[in-house]
Amino acid sequence: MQSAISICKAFGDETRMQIMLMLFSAEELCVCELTAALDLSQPKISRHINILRGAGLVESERRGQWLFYRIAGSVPAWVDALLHSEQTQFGPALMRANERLSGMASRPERCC
Amino acid sequence: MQSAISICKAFGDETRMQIMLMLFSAEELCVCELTAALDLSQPKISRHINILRGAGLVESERRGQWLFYRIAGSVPAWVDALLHSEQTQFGPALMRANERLSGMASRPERCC
DNA sequence: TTGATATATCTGCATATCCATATATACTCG
DNA sequence: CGAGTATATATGGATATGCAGATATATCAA
Repeated sequence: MQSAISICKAFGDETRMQIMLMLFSAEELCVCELTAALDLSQPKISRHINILRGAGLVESERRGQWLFYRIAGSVPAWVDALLHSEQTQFGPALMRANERLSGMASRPERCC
Repeated sequence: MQSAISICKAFGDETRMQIMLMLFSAEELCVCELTAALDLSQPKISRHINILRGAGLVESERRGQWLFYRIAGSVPAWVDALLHSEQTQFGPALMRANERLSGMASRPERCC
């Protein structure tokens, strides 16, 4: 169900907002990367990701051992506007998250 | 608090979404009009309106006996886009609501 | 097996809803 | 004017449901 109401429910949580913003800036991330970047437990990330997927906001692709998540191809235009707008609001938090991500040990390799 | 997260929480409920859409199309409405239009109890409308006001989405003005509510002057651009987009999704429901509103007995007069 | 991810269960907290009532404004009649 | 009444809106208490968090466990790929 990709209704605006379920999309809003999905965005109405700080953890999920941060996950979406991370995916928005990083194109794609796996669960372990989000776990490191946001400093949250793996089940927590997994469950919130599942809620985001249920709302039709993210899609996944398995590559080997990892499941990579990215923002779904067809989200309403206002979702894009929301993410763009929040990127500045969450600036400091996102910067810290990206630092943690950079310092992450044994980060999965991406093919090129 | 007018954070995106609390705005999204406010939109994550069907009743509140409908209230916002009614205000979006009608400019301003009082509680009794919303009660009639959406066929919901007065306390229910009142409580949801209060949540919308807490999120900074609506503002009120008393004129005589009535409290008129309208969408706040300064909402993020994506909120406007969301409302515009949902107006079509909720088309049938909104049409029914407007019919009930038209048939409402002793609707408050508006000065002109 | 090991590493990555998902799910199940439980607990606690937030929130929705209902009923009754409180408050605030307007109206009427003496 | 003032008392009583009606209408509009808000709020308090009680209850039920939903959802987030934590821990433990299951699944799945290498």
